[in-house]
Amino acid sequence: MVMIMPGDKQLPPTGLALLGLLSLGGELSGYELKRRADKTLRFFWISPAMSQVYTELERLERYAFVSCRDVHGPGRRQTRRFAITAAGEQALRAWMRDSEPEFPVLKHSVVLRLFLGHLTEPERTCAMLAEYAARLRERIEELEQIREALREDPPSRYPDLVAEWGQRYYRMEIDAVDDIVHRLDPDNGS
Amino acid sequence: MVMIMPGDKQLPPTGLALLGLLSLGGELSGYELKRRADKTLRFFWISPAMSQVYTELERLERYAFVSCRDVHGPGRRQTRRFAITAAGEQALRAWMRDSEPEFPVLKHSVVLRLFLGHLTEPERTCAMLAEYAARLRERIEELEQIREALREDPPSRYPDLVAEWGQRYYRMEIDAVDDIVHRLDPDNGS
DNA sequence: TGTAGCATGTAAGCCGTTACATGATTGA
DNA sequence: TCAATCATGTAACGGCTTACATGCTACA
Repeated sequence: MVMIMPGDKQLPPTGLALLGLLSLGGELSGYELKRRADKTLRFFWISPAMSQVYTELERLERYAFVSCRDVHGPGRRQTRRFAITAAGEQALRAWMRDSEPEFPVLKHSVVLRLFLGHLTEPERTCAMLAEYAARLRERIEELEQIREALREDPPSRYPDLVAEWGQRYYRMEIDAVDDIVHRLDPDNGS
Repeated sequence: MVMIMPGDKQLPPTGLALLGLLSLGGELSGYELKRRADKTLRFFWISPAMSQVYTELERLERYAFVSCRDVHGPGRRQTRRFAITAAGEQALRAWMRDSEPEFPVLKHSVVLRLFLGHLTEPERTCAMLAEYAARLRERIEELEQIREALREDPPSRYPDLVAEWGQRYYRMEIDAVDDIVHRLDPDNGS
């Protein structure tokens, strides 16, 4: 592991992730960065709380990985806009190059509850799974809209690959849920 | 949301998850509970650190959701063994019945890095993905062994359903990775 | 004899959340 | 004029981790 940060301190992964969002280009306010996170990070990482976005931006600025510029809006309103610096991009590249990704971590409360299925009636478990499937379909549609927006304004090919991966994942989840509901159905000999 | 805990405090989800592991039966030491978590929770939740297992057990005991018994081993060694109580099982059932699962959260650093693919050469991204696929295959095998062990000692049908879901998920990940590697390959017209 | 596994904890600290506080701008 | 959205933070706290500390037991 190469020393990326001053004082041998690593950035927390979410800090790196937010810096990565800035590496897509643009000069964003904290608020806008949060919006971008909601459209991207949310699907494969976490979308940090507003307050943490500001905290991470502060840290990134301390490290000179982002630069900050006060921009005056129409009225007397003033926003701070952040952009990645050369040092920031270098740190990102170094992180990509010199460290290995850890195996993905899932916090899947639906599966947790299925795992504890012996504590409820199968009908309740099936209802929960059906409800989950409905939300999965919403997510697929959400990603579809994001992909369409991406087609008009393509920052790079990778976000679309990620969105497609997400849709594939959600479809697989629906299939898995259908399978299990079918097998838990008392009408079907198991 | 129904009040499950004394003083209107909810158990943290990992506490509930550990209680759930105890609801599968048996009188386990903290150490054994951790081992059980490594074989189950790890795949769809988190496998908490040893120290946290003890912390949660302490809390669970305060709530009288588990009972604790000192057991003397062969020598002068003594272990504390925990079992779920009736109140604990009731609390678990109430939680299952009265609360809804949140949508799963993924912390997928491989996808995060793919998302930031514009910062590296496609070859490096492909190498990372190939490495990930190799680890996925290991996981599938791991789950296979767990399923075989389950066949001999079936506590309920649900753990096997979960393990199968996990394998399906990992297989889908391999397919997604293969697809993307294929498309990033410069030899293939994209 | 020494190492790996069994077994139980404490302490410090970070990541990230919720709750709170404040105020400007836009549009119905 | 009122609500929604834009915009920026602070404070308190909880969950979970790592590092540390300790000691027993089996086995090679």
